[in-house]
Amino acid sequence: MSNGRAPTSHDVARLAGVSQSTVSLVFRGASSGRVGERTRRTVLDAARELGFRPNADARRLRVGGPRMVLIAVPDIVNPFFARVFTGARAVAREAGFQVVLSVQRDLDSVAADVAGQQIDAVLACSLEDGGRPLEDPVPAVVLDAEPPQGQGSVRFDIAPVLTELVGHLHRLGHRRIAHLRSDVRTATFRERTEAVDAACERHGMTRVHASCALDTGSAREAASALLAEHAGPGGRPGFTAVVCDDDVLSVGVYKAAADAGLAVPADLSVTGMDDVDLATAVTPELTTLHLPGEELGATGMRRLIARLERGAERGDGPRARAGQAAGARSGSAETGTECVRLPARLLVRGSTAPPAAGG
Amino acid sequence: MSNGRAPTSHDVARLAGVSQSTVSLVFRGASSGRVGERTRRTVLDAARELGFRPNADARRLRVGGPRMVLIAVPDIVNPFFARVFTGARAVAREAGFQVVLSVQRDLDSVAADVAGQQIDAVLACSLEDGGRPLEDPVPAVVLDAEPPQGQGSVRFDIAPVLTELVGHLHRLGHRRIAHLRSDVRTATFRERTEAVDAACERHGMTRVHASCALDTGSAREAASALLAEHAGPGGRPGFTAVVCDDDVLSVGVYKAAADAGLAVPADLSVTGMDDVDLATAVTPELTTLHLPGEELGATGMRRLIARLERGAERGDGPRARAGQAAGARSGSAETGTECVRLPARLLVRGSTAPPAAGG
DNA sequence: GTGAAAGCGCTAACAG
DNA sequence: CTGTTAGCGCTTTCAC
Repeated sequence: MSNGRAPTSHDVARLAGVSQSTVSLVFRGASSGRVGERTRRTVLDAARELGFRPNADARRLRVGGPRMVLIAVPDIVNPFFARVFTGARAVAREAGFQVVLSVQRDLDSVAADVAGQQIDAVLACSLEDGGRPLEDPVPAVVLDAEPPQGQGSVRFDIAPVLTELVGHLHRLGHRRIAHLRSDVRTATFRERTEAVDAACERHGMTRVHASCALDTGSAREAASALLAEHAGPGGRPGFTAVVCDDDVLSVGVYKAAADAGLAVPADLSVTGMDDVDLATAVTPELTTLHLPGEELGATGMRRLIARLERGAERGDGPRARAGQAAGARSGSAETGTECVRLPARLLVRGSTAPPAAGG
Repeated sequence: MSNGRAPTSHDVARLAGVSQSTVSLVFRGASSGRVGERTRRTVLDAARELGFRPNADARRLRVGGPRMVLIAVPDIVNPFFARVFTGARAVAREAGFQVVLSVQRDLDSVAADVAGQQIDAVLACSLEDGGRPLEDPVPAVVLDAEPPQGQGSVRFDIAPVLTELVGHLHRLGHRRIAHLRSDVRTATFRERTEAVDAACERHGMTRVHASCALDTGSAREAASALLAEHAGPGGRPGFTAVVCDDDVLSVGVYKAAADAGLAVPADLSVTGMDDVDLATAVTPELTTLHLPGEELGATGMRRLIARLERGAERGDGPRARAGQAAGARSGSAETGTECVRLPARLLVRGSTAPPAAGG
């Protein structure tokens, strides 16, 4: 057996009694009309016996491979990010790019994943604040986050719809609300806080708040504490609605409300953000903000690719390699380097109602 | 500017007025004590000006990269598969492997993803039946599916716990149940049907069934149809419990029950499988089978790596490349090629209760 | 139909 | 401290 080294096409050639280039021809599939059937068999048998697999690195060094884009998300188990990834991946593949996934929370870790791989571009979603921009001159687009200098970004236009949400609660008659925030330190969540605060101010609504981790258990505890702390007259809570930074948190609030003997929405209105499966699974179904994750990913990837193509045309893009495989996208005038906002939508469902008369 | 070709270390060397190997030294980080600070700066500046990035393919061809394992799942948005991926990925990285994700439903598509990449091993989860084994001699382990010839597999030991589940319903007093099946054609779901059938038989319970796609909407429709079709005396359904192949389906059944004016669990008991977030988010919380996804992925990956290391020792493993980076795993006697079963667990929660007296 | 030879861009001795 | 040199394994003309 081979002494530890992986078998090469040379080894196969020697065993088959042919030249190395013949082995190459056979494995390239270019054997028809060039290599005899007998020889082909011999080569294949020899290869099988040695467990030969062509070295992809060597092949790519020679011919150039498809271009690769790295997609980074902070947490692939979260269905929201999974959808962002799915949307971005679909666009990338359509355009002939290979996709590599990086599950990391900050830009520095993403940079580490980029190193050592032949990455042509990076799409990074919801990274934590801080972290220097990539030192490599790799084009990047960030999603749902503050764009680093000179890179494009795509995010949700969340302020208007959040204003609309607070207006919806105000119209129902709510005057004192609670805001259950995520303690994740990203730009989106800061924006959400600002927008809720501003809207409350405008409507002259009272607001209390708490922060917790992005899971149901933490939200349940935080909401219970909030309920206990701000107990109003007659055992009723000191607020009549809870605005949550995320659907997952809303589920925790449902639990906390049930623990306290409060009915949703009769005693307490609850709202979420994201519109994941959870939102329609619970009873009553959750009034929430629809944040189109797939579209976020797809839009970001389209801009990234547009920038890549533009760079390639100008001839100064990094590694314009062979095998273009231009996708079937009709050209749009995106430059890929600005900050775009995607519209969000308010979905009114069963979890919001006028506050109880006694509230 | 460069005429389309990506700049190489040679280009940088020429511009900086140094030799190509100096450029290499600088970029390898081995410059300290070997390259003067002045030269270093010059090289870096030249590189920046040209937009130079070292060619990773060439580098890997020379020194060998970390080994790579491909993890395939049918759907990354499904939190269950996302957890499998997460568990497997953690083990792989711990052992110094790079991970590439492939989202594909059948083995043939996975094989296409393997081609052209330097993949050393494949971990494939819940693939659809059929499809030839990989033609490349790549070690593989399949998860939650029928193992192809000579490859290892890890799956849940679902029959006993399903028997326990049916027994639980029987003990509560249920005698006529419905089984809402997934129409996905994989081995697990066939096993689930067999196990439910067998258990019902043993207890002398009547069983009706329907199949639907793995989403809440389809389940809701299917359950409504089932309810209508098997209407019993006095407007009550012809069955008192619904066993679902997946938590997602259970949510659809909750909705259908509500549509029909039936209370869960008073009028209808419901059970799921998987134990995803959904299971505890709904009211009442769902009685379900806990299927440890992360553990499935982790166990599969451990076996795969064990097989790889064993092959490397024997010297006939495919491409035993440099840079071993052996992880901190204590040696276990796994051979990696058998079929293992992971225990599942019955979680009794609020969605199962004795049938209504009139039922 | 098959073989010989020239690199792809980079790293790693070894000289200077 | 820096330059010279010899490949890594594969693809691809170009001869035979």
